[in-house]
Amino acid sequence: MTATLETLAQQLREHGHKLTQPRCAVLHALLSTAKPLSPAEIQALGQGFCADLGLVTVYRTLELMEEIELVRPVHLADGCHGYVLATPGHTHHVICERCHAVIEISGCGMGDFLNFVAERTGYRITGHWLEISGLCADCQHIP
Amino acid sequence: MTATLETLAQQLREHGHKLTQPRCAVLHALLSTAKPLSPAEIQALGQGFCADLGLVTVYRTLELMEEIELVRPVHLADGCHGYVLATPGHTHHVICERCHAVIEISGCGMGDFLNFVAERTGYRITGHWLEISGLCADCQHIP
DNA sequence: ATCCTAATTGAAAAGACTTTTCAATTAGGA
DNA sequence: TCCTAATTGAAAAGTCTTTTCAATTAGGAT
Repeated sequence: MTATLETLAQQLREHGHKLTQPRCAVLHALLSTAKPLSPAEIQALGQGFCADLGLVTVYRTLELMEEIELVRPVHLADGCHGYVLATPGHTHHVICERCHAVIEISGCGMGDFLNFVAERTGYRITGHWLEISGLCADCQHIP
Repeated sequence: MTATLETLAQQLREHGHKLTQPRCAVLHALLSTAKPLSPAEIQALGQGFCADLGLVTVYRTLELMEEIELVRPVHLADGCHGYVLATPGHTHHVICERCHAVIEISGCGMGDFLNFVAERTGYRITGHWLEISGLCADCQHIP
């Protein structure tokens, strides 16, 4: 199921939020690429759709969308963080070190490992954050 | 093998860095707790050892120590990041959501999962970042 | 279709965090 | 003990993010 502007907008509505031009612009920006985008990048891209999209609004919109799990924050190796559209359910990201292309892995084969960790540490495990970095198929061929 | 001030200092030396009071103070701070500390916290704790430890120096020292893998950055759920002493080799952290206590898991049972990811995505996997959050044994008993 | 109200907006300001610059100090080999 | 390059703290600059506030807007009520 690929997210469209319509389905995403619908989700905003369902959570009682208004569907405004600036919010559409943010969705447009995020839909335009699979790479994680910084707030500033989202603003720049979004301005193609809503000319006076403010950076402040991008921050507020991302916060909102993160709450309702429309977007997901991603920590990049260089310390920046970006946002990508979230696919529903529990997923992990594989990020290309070179071009920042992202693939989401749905389904998470980590249950056993987490059980082992719980047993070993005495912690009650409530969540985990995994990001995998590598070189995407394209970038492997570039020296 | 638990790190001591001596072994850590030794490693700084081996990498050609001088062993200064401010650097010792940072190590003292990090040795004093298993929790991830922010630069500001490290400064505050470190000033007990080196009274005029500057925040700038803490940043520089952490950068240095991260390069030679004496410390490791940790992303906390609330967005802050902290630093903890790194144990050598590949480890992951389990962080208590409530008190921020950290346990390192050495040895990483994720090889199979990463192979699966590589096969599925076509990426050449070069690294991964995993943090596990939960409640530590103590905090489970606090409502 | 128009009105109304609360939600939302952009700009400016404030705030937090981090890095750079630079003169003064310090570690540690000569 | 001396010397030199590494290191330091303070101040300034820079970046990123949040708050404030008056103006605008979406969308249900009329």
